[in-house]
Amino acid sequence: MTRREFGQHCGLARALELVGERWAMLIIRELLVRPCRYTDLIEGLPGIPTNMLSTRLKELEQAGIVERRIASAPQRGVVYAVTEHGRSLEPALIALAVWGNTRLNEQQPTDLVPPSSLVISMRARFNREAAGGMSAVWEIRVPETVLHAVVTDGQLTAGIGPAPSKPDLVVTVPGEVVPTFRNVLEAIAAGKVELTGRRSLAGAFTRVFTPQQQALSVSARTV
Amino acid sequence: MTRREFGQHCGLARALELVGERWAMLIIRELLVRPCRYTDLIEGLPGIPTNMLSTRLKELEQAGIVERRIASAPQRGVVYAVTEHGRSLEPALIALAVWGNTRLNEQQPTDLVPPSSLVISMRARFNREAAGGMSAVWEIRVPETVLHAVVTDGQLTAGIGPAPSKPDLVVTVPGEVVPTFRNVLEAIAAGKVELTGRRSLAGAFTRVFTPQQQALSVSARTV
DNA sequence: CCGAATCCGCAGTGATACTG
DNA sequence: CAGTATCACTGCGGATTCGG
Repeated sequence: MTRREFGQHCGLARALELVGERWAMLIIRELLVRPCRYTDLIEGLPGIPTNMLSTRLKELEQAGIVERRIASAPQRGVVYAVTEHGRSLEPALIALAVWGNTRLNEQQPTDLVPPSSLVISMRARFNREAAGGMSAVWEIRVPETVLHAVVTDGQLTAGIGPAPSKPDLVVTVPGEVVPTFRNVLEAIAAGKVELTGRRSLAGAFTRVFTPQQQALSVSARTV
Repeated sequence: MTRREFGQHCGLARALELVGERWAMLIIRELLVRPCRYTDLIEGLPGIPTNMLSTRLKELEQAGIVERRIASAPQRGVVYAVTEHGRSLEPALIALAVWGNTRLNEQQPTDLVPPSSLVISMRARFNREAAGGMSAVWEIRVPETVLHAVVTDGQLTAGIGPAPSKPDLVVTVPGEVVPTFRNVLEAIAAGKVELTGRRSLAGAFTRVFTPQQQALSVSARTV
């Protein structure tokens, strides 16, 4: 067993061998939100050593999780993206993020809030039932960052940047709010945001991004 | 930012800070299946250095994920168990294991199959709908290991060891089958197992532990 | 026997500088 | 922009030892 293998025929151990190294999941988080150039990744992962990023990208490419593309016409250069197999990690990554969020309030957020983290939060909290057959385009502006959420026939597309089409509602969050996604929802509820467009879609936003109470997946009582 | 922190206010990063270190998730896997003594953990995690186990247990206890109990009358000594908060990691751990399982068939299983991994597989594959209001007690015997699955009113309790009450059906898997849970299901389907008890519950077992096709949780298309 | 603590060598990591 | 190169550091693996 080479150093990084666990020597167990177990799905969890295998997953950890593939994406359990330091920074790997955070790199995948960035790429699940959007394809990135090398410098985008460095910006989204402050503090990551460049040699580490380079090493991880190679390993993840080797593992078939990440793909290295040579971008064509408009922006030439290298672009990294998740493969289909990498995208299938999203549920697990979201499950981890949801769990970690319950432990996040313990610390005061002197740390920065990465935009990709907000997008993951939106995807994590998306309530399929509440979205029903709805269609709407939101644009969320927090200081330094613009996000969008598009619901089309109950399907969510959430990402970084301005809305791809004219937004039905633009929500501008004031600078004094620490830009957690929960704080954004609170600010909306408290009327502390600026709304431009169909203001009635503010309530819908809150409903669509408030998950229903979910039962624990498995009774795991030990006898 | 101390070495092991990422300096990001992000649920995923926080989760990785708490349980992202080497061996941590595997220790939690063992404890999610049953409370363990120090030596149980060493046995379930072959290759783990004892100092590492000791260190991780302290960290996880510090983080409120694991609890150190002094066992009373029957078996005295120290017993480790997950706290309620640690138990809430199960969905994320299972999601990772499910993903890793898709990458498991690539390698031939010269590695051992930890019993706890089989229990996690059962919990991961449990089909709530198929279980309906059913009640049944199964005991699965693979070489070296005995497992049990109890379904009571559609609720699953799966663990290591013989069934806590008289099993309705005992499934004995022959030694030549590599004891993956999928292989166990295949062996049942192929009639390669020995059945003792209500043989009709063999088909029910397969149905209860075959998950329904699940849609991807979020459309994550980038625009 | 259980539940560790201690020591050492090395691989993985972090920080910075540098280059095609 | 997209990485290498270098080097110090520390977490990890492996073994041994130690106290209840």
